[in-house]
Amino acid sequence: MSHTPLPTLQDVADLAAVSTATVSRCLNKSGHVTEKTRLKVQQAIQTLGYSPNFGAQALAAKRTNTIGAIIPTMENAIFARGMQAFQETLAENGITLIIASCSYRPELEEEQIRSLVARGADALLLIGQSRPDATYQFLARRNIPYVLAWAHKKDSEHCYIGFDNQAAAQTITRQVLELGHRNLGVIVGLTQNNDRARDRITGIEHAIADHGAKTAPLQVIEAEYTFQEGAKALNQLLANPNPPTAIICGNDVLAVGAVKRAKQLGLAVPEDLSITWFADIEVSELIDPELTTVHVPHREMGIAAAKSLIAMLKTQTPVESHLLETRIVNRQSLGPVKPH
Amino acid sequence: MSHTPLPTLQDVADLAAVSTATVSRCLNKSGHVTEKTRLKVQQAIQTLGYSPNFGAQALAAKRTNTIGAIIPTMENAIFARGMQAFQETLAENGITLIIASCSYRPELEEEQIRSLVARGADALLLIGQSRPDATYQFLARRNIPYVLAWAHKKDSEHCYIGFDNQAAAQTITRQVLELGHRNLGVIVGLTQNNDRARDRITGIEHAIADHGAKTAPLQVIEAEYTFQEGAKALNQLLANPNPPTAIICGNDVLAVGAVKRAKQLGLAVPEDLSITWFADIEVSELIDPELTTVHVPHREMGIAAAKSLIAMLKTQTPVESHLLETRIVNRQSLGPVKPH
DNA sequence: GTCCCGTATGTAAGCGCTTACATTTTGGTT
DNA sequence: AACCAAAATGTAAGCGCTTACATACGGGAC
Repeated sequence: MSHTPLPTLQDVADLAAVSTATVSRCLNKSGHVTEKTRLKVQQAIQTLGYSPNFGAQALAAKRTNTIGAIIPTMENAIFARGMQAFQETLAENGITLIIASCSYRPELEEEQIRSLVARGADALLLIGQSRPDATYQFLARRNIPYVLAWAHKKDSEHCYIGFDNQAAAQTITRQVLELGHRNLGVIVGLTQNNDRARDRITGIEHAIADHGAKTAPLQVIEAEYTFQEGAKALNQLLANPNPPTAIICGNDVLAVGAVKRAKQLGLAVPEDLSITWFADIEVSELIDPELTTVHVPHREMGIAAAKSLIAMLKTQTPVESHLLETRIVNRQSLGPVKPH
Repeated sequence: MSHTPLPTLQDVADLAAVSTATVSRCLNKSGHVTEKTRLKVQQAIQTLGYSPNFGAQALAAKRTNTIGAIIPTMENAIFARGMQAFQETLAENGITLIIASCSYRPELEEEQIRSLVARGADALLLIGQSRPDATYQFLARRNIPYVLAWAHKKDSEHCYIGFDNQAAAQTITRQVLELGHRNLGVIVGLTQNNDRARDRITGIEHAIADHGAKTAPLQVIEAEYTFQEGAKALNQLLANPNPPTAIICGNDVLAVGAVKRAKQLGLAVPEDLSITWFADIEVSELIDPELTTVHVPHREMGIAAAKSLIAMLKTQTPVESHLLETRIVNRQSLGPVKPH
């Protein structure tokens, strides 16, 4: 626990017999330095074990090389995977990630946004779009670039990095309909503060409308993010006198809860009941039967988000939205409707 | 994109007709301020929409209220879960998390440690213990408190927050032996840079030695963290003329890979082959059969790590290690040895 | 050898906050 | 009313860096 003060820029300058400005220029690769002096400075930095003081640098340069992310929770593999790629990409570009979570609670998100900005985040990654105007104004006032990830909207003033939840839902629903299903059930997360969940429902409805076939009324159940709730929701759907033959789930946990309950009830998947869901993470392959899903390129999304933010920071101008492709991964859980 | 400069402490002081020192004291709750002036200042902060400049604060106060964590990857649920709890606990205490990942690569970890310290981390959470002395010296020189999480060692100079991998392995192995198994196989992650994995093997060996029964030589296979490798490892173990009757896996992915392969091979689990693993995360319940595991309290670990670091920062003194209890969760994948 | 200009380097003024220390205010005592 | 300690507030000196601007240098062109 040595108490020798850490070396400063001045110390380096003294040792290298140059001015602090020159050292700073070496550090920041801003050019205008002879190779010879650059080496001298390099040398001095080495022998002193110098490393710049973060606060001083931030204060003088008005940037921190830090980007913040506020996500609902890291425990959800959907976000963990994207964040991992996001962080790797930032690190490659010399940027540090500061991270906060909001547990799907808007007021907490608001608080965390302010907190990360106060902590010097140069830019922000946010999930989805639903939040008060005041929040966007706050970011504009502070001139903080941001992207909205895990969602997409055409012709928006915001920069989205994500996929079209509605289109993805529409695609998988079309496939379900083509397999002959005419009675669909939906188990989805709480839509209250989740625009992505709402978009998926819309997509399902559109697919049904477009297809034109006569179908039973769509049954939608909202459930919290737990196995139990997914299972309970399945119970509810099946309790109906005219139960659905195919279930579309909004997330992994609900899907797993539903599949396990179906098996408990002695229903064969997909022979007796088809089940699919969004966002293809490992879980889909673990469970028996393996789940047919809509695959979402989470890592690509994280990488794209990082690149966009870095570009915004560099050019100080907005960047185009980035629409990622989803695709259906056919496995075992979705099959043709059972003939009576 | 307004270009009005943001309000500073001075602006607040002027508006409230007090000195900057007083405003600062209000902000930092350091006491010695009348309720009346506190309100005046509060008011001024509100109307100006003031928020402190991070760099200036860090520079003057020599702390950032920021704690860094370097983990192998967020994609592993084991870490994601602990990190989530870690971050929540930090946030409750007004501390921001900065996070970096090292993909199990020591040289990258070293780099990230320096990077987070340079970014102003007041303290650090690291995973496990194996890293060069130089790294610990660097932290000591900079006077940065740290904890080593997800591991434990008695009577160490370091502060550990975790469980005893060796003891946990010993416990589950004892249970395996008591069920009559005398021929065990182990599929474990690469031990090269992973002290936790090594400790588990040691625990298994000790349990066998302690039990005293005559057993076949322990067969250990190291495999990368993928389903495929887990499956391949199982193949290898079963290719042996005298194959094991119980498999202990080092992590979730390897366990799942092994179980799926066993099922493909037409082996009933646990009737034909028992399989267990460490760290009880949801995966264990998803797969069929549900896995008997050693449960590790990841969230508690994250919370304890956060509390310890906060205490270290507050008291400027080391804190005791914290040993967390693990327990076996009996599910379906571990059963008695099959009689010939 | 001069002159000039482009490039390398130095000078020094902040950046916005915290905090040690100095000064003023407050309110209880005598 | 005068006194005094304790509490509140003010003053101002940095914290360690970046960068606009000033200066020094070096080498062609004449």
